[in-house]
Amino acid sequence: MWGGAGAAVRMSTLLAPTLREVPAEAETESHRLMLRAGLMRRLAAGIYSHLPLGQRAIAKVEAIVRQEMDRQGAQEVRLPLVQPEELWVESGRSAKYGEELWRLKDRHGRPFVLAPTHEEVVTDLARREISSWRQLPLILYHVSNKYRDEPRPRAGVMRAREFVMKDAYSLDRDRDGLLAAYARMRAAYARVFTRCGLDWRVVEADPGTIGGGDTLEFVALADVGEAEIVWCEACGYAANVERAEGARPAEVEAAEGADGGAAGPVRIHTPGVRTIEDLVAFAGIPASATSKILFLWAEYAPDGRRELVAALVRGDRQLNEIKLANALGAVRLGMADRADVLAQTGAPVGSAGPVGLRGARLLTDLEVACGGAFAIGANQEDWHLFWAKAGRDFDPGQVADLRLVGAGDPCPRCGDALRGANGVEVGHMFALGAVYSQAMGALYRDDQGRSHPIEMGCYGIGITRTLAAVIERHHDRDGIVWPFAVAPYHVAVVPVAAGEDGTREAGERLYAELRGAGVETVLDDRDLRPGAKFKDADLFGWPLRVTVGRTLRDGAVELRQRRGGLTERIQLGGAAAAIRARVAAGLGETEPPPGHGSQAPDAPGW
RNA sequence: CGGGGUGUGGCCCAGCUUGGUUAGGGCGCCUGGUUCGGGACCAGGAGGUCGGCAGUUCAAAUCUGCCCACCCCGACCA
Repeated sequence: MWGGAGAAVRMSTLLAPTLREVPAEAETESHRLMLRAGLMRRLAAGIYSHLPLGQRAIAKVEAIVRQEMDRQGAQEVRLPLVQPEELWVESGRSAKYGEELWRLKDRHGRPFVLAPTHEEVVTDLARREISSWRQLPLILYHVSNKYRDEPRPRAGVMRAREFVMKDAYSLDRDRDGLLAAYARMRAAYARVFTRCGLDWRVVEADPGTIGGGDTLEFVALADVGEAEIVWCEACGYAANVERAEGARPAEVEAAEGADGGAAGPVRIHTPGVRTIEDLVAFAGIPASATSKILFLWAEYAPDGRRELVAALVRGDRQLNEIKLANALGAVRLGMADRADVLAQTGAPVGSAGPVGLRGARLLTDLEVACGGAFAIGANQEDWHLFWAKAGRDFDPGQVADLRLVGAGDPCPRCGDALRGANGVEVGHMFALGAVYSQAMGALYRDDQGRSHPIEMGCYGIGITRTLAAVIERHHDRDGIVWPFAVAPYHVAVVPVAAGEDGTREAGERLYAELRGAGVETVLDDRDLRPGAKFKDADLFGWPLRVTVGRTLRDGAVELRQRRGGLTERIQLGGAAAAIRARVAAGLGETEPPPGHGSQAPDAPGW
């Protein structure tokens, strides 16, 4: 696909405007570099034009994705980006998606949406076209723009409102078929991200608005990433912190204290104590021996009913609102303000506690409910209860895993310390099951003539976001350092030193040879001084740079590797062949070993 | 949606507090010349409704109001 005539270009004709100064709009390195190296330009917030080099890099990622999809037997289709909102009403997601769903009307005033994803369209296609078990299984995929009216686009293409995404949909007869498809896609994803040169992890995640059962995220490690993940080196457990389970404490925390409040909680006057910090300072106990109560409004679908909720977690923990929402079945949560809490429960926020709590639905984190005794507000200004125990001193209400898990916390599977990192969510897969097919009536007949909903899975890869993640990982102070696999071009031929005879001609000849050999090459034939060409070459990040200059008098050119800066002389005679071999080797660098990613679906992902 | 910030030639910015000549600088661009191995130099030149609208004023880039766009923090987020 990338061989032949289209694989080479003269810089003098290429629209690749570099910026010497850092654009004010950009904060992350990948965003800055994509602008500075002339890969893209902003049209509106979160919407970009991709220029020739950006387009080529995107096409490289797409090509890798297509190869890996095809390898697993998936079939490419092209689906509409403009979809009747009706379909989304039918699936129930029009309401769930809220304002992020980009709505528009046609001239007749009929409501449409710009596709953020294609479950509805695929399910609709399936219900029309699939009627027999003989037509299954099937995996369809497509690559297209997606639209999400993000409240706050940021970091360029990392969180955009229009972006390129590959999405795949598996259609199966039953759960086993779905799991097999899921495993295949997982294997494909492992190969895709490895080939792109990313340092990535697969983690368990929260299904969010898409619904369904199992879900995995593929996260490219990067400090600027918005996804926080934890993983265990010992047993392989890995999860997004939104999902990561809190380890169930094996036994009662030692923090119970010497006298332990064996006879019951002790009421202590604590003037001015409002926060956990205050309480720790006042009582000289660790924060882990305290607990705190947080008040939130929970909203439920479909009637928008609201309820005040009190969540009790240990003083040193943070509440995971997603877990809380899931425990409640709520669609939305928001912190309640102190006035609301006081009005509803009569409890002052800084001194609120579970003992004698009224007017709010109480949920207690596992850790607090497991038998330990904690210091907690007494529901009276300036008073706290020490050594209060769930079950003995108050009704814990609904007990659930509610805390946010972080690095250093014990692994929920094996107890080892978890590690943590930030990353960019580049892929996501969901074993949907029958949620969409059920809602939209996508049914097939089995060999007995019985009707069943199609078992579905969906699988996304953020193409443009993956590209940003690649740059985030592969750059230095001078510019991009492309891995061969996604570099817009592999080699730059740079003739310099006008004082030397024949550098231009030699450069032209070498360029023609490389081009003829199918090597993806740019010729920097611009009338610029050497320094400017070198700086640009570094910024563009070509994996290899061939300088045709003063060494020409010895019949040699210089071959420089962008990564590491290693420079060597090679004879002009064999240069094209040598460079070609170097490109082939470079392309092999990120090629996964045989069998990579093809492990069983429940094996650790790395 | 809440909080903060910024809008001045293609890019980065100064000028605004304290209204007052032809609105500036650097980079880039065009022409000519000298240069030519890590973003050269000289000379000449083009390019701006100062985000928009309304107001205050003899006079507005500068003051006031409204609006818009963009950025950051938060909320939100397959």
